[in-house]
Amino acid sequence: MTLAEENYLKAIFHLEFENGGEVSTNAIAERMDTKPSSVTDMVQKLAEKDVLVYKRYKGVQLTDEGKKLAAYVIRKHRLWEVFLVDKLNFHWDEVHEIAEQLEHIQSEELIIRLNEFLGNPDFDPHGDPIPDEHGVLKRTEKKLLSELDKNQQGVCVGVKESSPEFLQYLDKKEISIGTKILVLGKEFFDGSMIIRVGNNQFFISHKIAESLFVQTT
Amino acid sequence: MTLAEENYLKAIFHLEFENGGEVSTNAIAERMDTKPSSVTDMVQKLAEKDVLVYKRYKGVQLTDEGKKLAAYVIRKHRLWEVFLVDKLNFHWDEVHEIAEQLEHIQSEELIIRLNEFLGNPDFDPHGDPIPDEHGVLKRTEKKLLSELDKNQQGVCVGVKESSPEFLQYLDKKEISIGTKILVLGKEFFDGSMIIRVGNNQFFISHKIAESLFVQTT
DNA sequence: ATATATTTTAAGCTTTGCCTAAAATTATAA
DNA sequence: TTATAATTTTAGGCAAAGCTTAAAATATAT
Ligand SMILES: [Mn+2]
Ligand SMILES: [Mn+2]
Ligand SMILES: [Mn+2]
Ligand SMILES: [Mn+2]
Repeated sequence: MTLAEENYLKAIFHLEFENGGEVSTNAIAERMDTKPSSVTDMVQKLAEKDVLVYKRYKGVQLTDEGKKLAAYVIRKHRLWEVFLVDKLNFHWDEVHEIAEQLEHIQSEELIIRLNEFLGNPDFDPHGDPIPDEHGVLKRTEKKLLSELDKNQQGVCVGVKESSPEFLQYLDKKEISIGTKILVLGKEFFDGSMIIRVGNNQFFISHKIAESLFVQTT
Repeated sequence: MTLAEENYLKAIFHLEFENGGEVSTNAIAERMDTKPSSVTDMVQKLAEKDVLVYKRYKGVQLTDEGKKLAAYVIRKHRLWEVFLVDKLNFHWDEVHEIAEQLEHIQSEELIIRLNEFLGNPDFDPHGDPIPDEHGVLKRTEKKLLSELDKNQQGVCVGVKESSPEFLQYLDKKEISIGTKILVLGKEFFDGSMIIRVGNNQFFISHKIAESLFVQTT
């Protein structure tokens, strides 16, 4: 597997996970920021390698092998992110790009030992679950903050967006994984909210509210 | 810098360090396991980038920039080796291939923090010095075990060869960095020796003796 | 049924890193 | 010093990866 192939696999895995069923050429093209014709090329190459099933005009679906490979790359990515934050004291908004490189390092033993060294973590610094050694990614029961109603409370368990800009916004507002958030008010016209975080209360837009995952108890 | 370019730089740096002066096309080809014509190609590309000076038929010499880049790759390689051995409990004969990949990860901050995390190590697990942040590689005053005479003693400070086979041989003989070695006898015909290590004494060939670095006090 | 959207094919481009064979240059040795 | 040998460079080319545009094929929606 080349670096590009691994990145396609990851993208397809995520799309399949998000939407279920076959993944369309256009969806992959958008995600990978390439042209659909490039996707067709690549997808045919990946089908040759039996990591996905491709039917002309019908989209693709990962095989078990493909799912395993993709989940493994994601596992590596997230383990490295844990390493960077927990051991090297990086901040959660700085680790993605580096993990994007580290995820392609080839050594099974390395990942076994890294995982042990990190104490078998279940989640990465952004609250995303780490696939296990067999490529199983557990679905967590979490909802978007935007789905909460007035007076409901949730604990922040992850971010949907993990761009530095968004993460830095969260820092400014003192929101991180584990923070309790109470919805004081909700504007149904635009989905904006007033929330309480610790001793502060403030306004957030719908865009923010739908980028934060929370768990209600 | 691509991966291949970085590997050429490393090879040239080592050759220059070992032999001094210009490095010949053939020497590079042999080290990189390619044809001389491929080396000429690459060397011309590297000259374009001002990391070395190339004069047709006269060999090459790294510029300051080139030396700095090469030393930095070597620094990364050796720091990662320390990480693998000290933190992930790899054995010293297992780390080279993985470090060969990790050395190409691009992130200055990563290396700054990795270095701190490891406590600013000066040597890698094979006793090789780690270039500092400015690309300075200190020459250590060490000699080959084969240079010692009868009754001389040295402390093992490094290995010239670091193939798994050789390192495993050393393990079997209970020799590692820091081990005291006493030369009990030396055969001038073939350079073989009888040495004492701890409570054992045994025969070693010249090939072994010239693959071990020692420091005499 | 027709228009629109999606997807695939065909053809080709660029980069990277190699190679062989032939020519050029330098080194060596008679 | 000149012939021979060794080294190095050029010329030309190949293959793999990943892309792209333009045109053709297929699917979908009105
Ligand atoms: Mn990430
Ligand atoms: Mn990636
Ligand atoms: Mn090494
Ligand atoms: Mn390398």
